[in-house]
Amino acid sequence: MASEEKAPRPLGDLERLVMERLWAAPAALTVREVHEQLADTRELAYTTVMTVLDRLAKKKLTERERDGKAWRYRAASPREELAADLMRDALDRAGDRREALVRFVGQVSDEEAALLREALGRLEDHAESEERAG
Amino acid sequence: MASEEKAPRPLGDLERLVMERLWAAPAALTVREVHEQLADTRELAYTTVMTVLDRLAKKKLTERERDGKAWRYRAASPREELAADLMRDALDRAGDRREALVRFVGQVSDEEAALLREALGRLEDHAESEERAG
DNA sequence: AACCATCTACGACGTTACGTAGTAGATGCT
DNA sequence: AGCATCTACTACGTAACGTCGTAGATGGTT
Repeated sequence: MASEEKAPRPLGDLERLVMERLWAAPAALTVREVHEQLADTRELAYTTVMTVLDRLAKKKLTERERDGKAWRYRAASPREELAADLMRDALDRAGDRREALVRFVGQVSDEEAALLREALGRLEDHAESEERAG
Repeated sequence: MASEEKAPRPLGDLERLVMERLWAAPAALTVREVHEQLADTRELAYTTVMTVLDRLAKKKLTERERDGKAWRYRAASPREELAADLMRDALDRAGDRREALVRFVGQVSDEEAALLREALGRLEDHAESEERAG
């Protein structure tokens, strides 16, 4: 682990749009399906969607599996996982982590702060269980 | 507030290098100073450094003030502030914040988790003081 | 005042990512 | 065999960024 510096470029607008469709879908989608879903938002050539999906796959953001002669794409990881990764990267870029975290926490809404406490709480429980078990 | 979607592009490599020098400096630096400081890391034309500094200024990442005929540049905000902003942006892109935070906390090191708790603790104290005062 | 070192302003070029799409050929169904 | 569909590959415009050069402004020195 710890390969360092590998900041995932933030997706382009179209790429994000496509990813959102994939994340929202209950199952892997074909190019055609994504294309159709985007129809009401944006008029794009079928091949445009294909290209984007393909590029996303090359970036490991989507995975694809055969379905007849077509490919079915799905997000490689959940949206929240990507968000968490980006948060990590951002934190790694800070010089003083403590300071960065303090500032981050300072920007967060009350609700988010509560969610953070909750998340940290779970971590604690986890650690305890492992302690007991280990 | 809440202008939404304004993801700050992650800096390019050179841009980051330059910002790091500015963040590390105790005071605003001239183009020449930055150029000299980078000398041991990378051989760049003086104007290259100037261009980068200028672009950073246009992006509001640096501020500049006159010093004789030269400009002195300094980071517009501390490194940790930028990191915190990026964390915020990342979080905003998540669908389910709770989930994103849980995952983020799950990736964080023990030390970082402790720092987070500490930061959240301060927040609490803050809230209490305000409560008493308000 | 003329001169020289230095700085800035601005333009330029190559590369890469991304939005966008066309063409050719593979593939599978009827 | 034929048609509809899908993929693969190529391509082009734009914008960001790395990288620099030239021209002209500026200020200190003689």
